[in-house]
Amino acid sequence: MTSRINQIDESNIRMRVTISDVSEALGLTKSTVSRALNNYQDISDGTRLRVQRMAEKMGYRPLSYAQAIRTGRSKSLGLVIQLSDHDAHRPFLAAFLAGLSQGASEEGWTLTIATANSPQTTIDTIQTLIRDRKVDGFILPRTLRNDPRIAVLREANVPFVMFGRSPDPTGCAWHDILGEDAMRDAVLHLAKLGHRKIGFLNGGAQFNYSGLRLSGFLDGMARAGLTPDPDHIKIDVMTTQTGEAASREVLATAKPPTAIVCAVDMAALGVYRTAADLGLAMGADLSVIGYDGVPEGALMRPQLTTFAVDHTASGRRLSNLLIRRIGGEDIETLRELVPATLKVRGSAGPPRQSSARLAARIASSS
Amino acid sequence: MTSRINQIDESNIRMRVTISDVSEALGLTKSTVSRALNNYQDISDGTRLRVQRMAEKMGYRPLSYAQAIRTGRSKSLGLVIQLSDHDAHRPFLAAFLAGLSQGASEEGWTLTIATANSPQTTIDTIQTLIRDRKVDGFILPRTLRNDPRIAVLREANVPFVMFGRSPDPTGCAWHDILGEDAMRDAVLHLAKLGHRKIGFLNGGAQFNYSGLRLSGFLDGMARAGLTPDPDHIKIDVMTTQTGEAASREVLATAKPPTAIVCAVDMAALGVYRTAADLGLAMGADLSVIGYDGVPEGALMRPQLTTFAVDHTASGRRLSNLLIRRIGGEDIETLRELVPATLKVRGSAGPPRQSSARLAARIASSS
DNA sequence: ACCCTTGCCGAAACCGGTTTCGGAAGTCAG
DNA sequence: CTGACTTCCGAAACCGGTTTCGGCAAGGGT
Repeated sequence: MTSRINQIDESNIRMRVTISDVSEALGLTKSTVSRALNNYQDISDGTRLRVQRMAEKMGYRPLSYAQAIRTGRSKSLGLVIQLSDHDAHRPFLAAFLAGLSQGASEEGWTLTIATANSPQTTIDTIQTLIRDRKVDGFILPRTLRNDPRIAVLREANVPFVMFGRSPDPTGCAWHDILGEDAMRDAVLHLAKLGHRKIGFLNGGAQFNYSGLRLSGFLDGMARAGLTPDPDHIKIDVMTTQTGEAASREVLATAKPPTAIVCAVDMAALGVYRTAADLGLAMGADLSVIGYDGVPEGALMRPQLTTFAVDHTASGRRLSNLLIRRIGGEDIETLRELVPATLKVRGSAGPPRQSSARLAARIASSS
Repeated sequence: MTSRINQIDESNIRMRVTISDVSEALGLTKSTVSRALNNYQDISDGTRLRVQRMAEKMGYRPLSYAQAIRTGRSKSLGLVIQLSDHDAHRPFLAAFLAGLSQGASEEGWTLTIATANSPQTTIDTIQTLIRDRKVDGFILPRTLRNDPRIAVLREANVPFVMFGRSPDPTGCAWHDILGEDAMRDAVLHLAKLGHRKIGFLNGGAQFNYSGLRLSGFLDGMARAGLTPDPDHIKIDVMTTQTGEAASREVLATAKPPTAIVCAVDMAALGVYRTAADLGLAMGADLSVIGYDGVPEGALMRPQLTTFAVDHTASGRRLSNLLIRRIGGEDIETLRELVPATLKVRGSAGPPRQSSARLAARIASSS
């Protein structure tokens, strides 16, 4: 007996419960059910409630692609990852995806990702996704100062949200970290420790954040009453290798900095290498403060003082913002900036010696 | 003039070309067009060609969600990333996604990803994706010896393909790297260099690959005429930290190994740390061979000798296999194993001294 | 010449939703 | 009591494809 019932149940379970099933169970038409579930105004509260309860009870879940055929919305968020700057994404990609995915699935949305290996293929991929209506909107990571993706999406009138900001905010929703404040506070932190000469390893000039972080650094220097030395400021330093090279250059100057602020952690890890090569003790002979909060930083000795970014939280926020943007929410309400959180660890301490004596040590060690 | 034409073109471009447009242009019905494009047998070759040409010319692209409503297939591949073993995925995630994405988009498919933070939520996520028909099949990375995902997907009769293998191959398609061969060859490589005592840091016992790699290691030892020492074999070593700890233990034995084979590169990076701490020169006092080919390995001094895996290539293959699997292809034709490629670098060299003398050095340094 | 295939395509139903339109009740003012 | 106006729901079209079914015409066998 149970076996037969189970079999019947089986076939019932396999058969998806459709909107027609719900409407029949209620003695209503499916159009009424549809409108009730979508909160149309011309459905009485009583009916709406009855429908919603029954739908819940029967476990009805509309098929997003069946909805899409009429609405044009597939309830899917698009992310195109560009891998040309190869390692750049890697440290936080997993955490970022986790946040995006969580934010999307919490609302019953899904995350569609694609990869590209150049700006042009990124654009092509975006356009393919739009043409085939695979996604309803895009998350744009690593926004550039002049970002071709924005132009394309504006033109196509497709919603998007940036992880970053844009000089021209027209039509742009965003979520971003206050990297400029972090850089400023890094400088102030170091100045308080007694540093007078502070270097700065910045990211690539094409990225929008680099300008912000530089101005944050300069702001901090000004507030601390220090004069930045152009020879102590480098750009395009986003990897361990370039971080090593850039810090070596900066330290080879006549009056080397006793501390270095890095716009990204990976560069800071390169500073560790230079320090090791030159026989300098991190956090004493040379201080460094990073930004990002990559896990490797906590594995260094001493551990890297850095401004940590919660990429998972940011990802979740971005999904949320994009869904609201797609829903037509006013764009001014869809911009938010959050601070990074300083992790005071061992790589930033009071200077053990002056710039001049440091220079002498460096000269003798090479 | 041009402006008006452009405007007209504009509105035409905005309106998607549907199957009806194609059929009207040809004087056929849309059912004929549909069957022609889907290579039905009851369409003459002439008509089929005519239709295909016209569809191409008009730039017709069927909407996957419109097809899905009837076929139940959304042309989307699912990947659920489990982030509990936090860092494990990170090194190759980007490359892996790139491959999956390329393989999918080459066939006009799309990649839907979700994340989970425990085995249970992984299962839940998979079931949600199935229930809502968001994906047509799954890629299963990091297969376990006894994997609950496989049970769920078998039960639900949903296609899947594994990056890895399974003890019970029923219903399983896969693509995998011959890690066992790599471990064997690592041992033989080291034996040829003159090593007599070789340690092995293996991955987690729950992973299916660990058993294979251990047997590969043992096989290599046997072929080299060496006897493995149980005290030189550790499991659950998949991070830099645990690699450091495990190698320290192994080297603290009375007759320490002069070389260590690691099932994953991250563990090998930990061996570097231990060596640095003990004052041992990598590639001379102590040799190590890794597996994976993480970029960090090339940044070490000396560079890490390792068996590199092309995760992008594997990702592409997996997408390809899964699409064919969903298409109903016979499962036996959907299993493939490829070798890892040995990158001979500096971390594996002839032993500078015997195990006994190494032991003495280690004892004196601590 | 007739019947029976076979090849090929059209007509229409169908998938699971959404949206437009219209009309049946109920409400209210005059 | 009538007419206008709401409120609320049903009927049916619609979205863009796929699939079933049936029929017409050509071809082949007797």
